[in-house]
Amino acid sequence: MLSKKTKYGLKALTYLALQSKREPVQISEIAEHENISQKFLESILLTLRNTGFLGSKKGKGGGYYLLKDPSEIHMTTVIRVLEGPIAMVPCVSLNFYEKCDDCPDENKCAVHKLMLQVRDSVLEVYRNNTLADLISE
Amino acid sequence: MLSKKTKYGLKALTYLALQSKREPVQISEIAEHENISQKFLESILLTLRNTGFLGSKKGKGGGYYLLKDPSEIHMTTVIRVLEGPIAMVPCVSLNFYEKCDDCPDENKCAVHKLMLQVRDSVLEVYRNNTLADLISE
DNA sequence: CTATTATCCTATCGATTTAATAGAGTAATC
DNA sequence: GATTACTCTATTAAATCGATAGGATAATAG
Repeated sequence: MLSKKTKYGLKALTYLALQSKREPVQISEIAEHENISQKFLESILLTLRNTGFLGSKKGKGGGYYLLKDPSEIHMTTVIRVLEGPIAMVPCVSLNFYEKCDDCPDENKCAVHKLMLQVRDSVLEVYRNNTLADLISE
Repeated sequence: MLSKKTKYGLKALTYLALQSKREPVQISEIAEHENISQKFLESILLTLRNTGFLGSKKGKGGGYYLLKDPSEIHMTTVIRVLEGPIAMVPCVSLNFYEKCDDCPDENKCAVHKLMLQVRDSVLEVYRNNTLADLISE
């Protein structure tokens, strides 16, 4: 299940990407337009800022804005930041690998074999999608 | 993240599929061999029985056994029974569809667009794998 | 018929995670 | 210097997960 954090984060990113001008947009505007709890969205935008996707400006006329072009924002990185590992089990994770303590031999493990394929196919989808792809007609 | 329920269930199924004879195997034997909490495994095998994957026999010499040939057991059905919906958001689920209450138009939703692709690619993996595929060398 | 074996079923529990909220602090603009 | 709006920490309620306990039920062995 996709967390609301990721869902809301993606929606906020697309909202910012759809702005005609690259000017700061207030949290409240995004929250209202996308039907998101403002306080919850605050924390999400903060992590998107701390991970280099967004810039921010304080005070009147402040808000958040994209730091890169939507075509430069890949779903692999967005998902990893918001949702965590893409793999469904740590033993097939590229960036968060961890051995199963119960499994004596990964190469003979059916779960491993299946989840490797799932990881690869999901990864390909994320690699083929940037923020620009998601907002295009 | 894949739940332990699904992980254990898959391991139990492969253990049963690898038996030379189609005779009942005790829970304790599976639990021990696959390093699974026996009580937890009990409940998992029970749902696999109630959903038509396994048969069971009580009393001495009792246990669980596969009801179908491993090549007839598709990952789509196994995963749906153990893990639930394959889609990461209800609005792209084939079997558990549900409209997002916050999203005014699915066709304009970036999350929807992305998760549709994810669902399709994962579904293809599951469709291409039976229990027989997972235990083959 | 009775003891043993092993599945069946319900109920509960602790830990973790998730989504949301509260409130005070900081920096920029007017 | 007042207002605006982001920054940060802490807390909370609810849900889910993994595991455990204990007794009921059914089949076999003798």
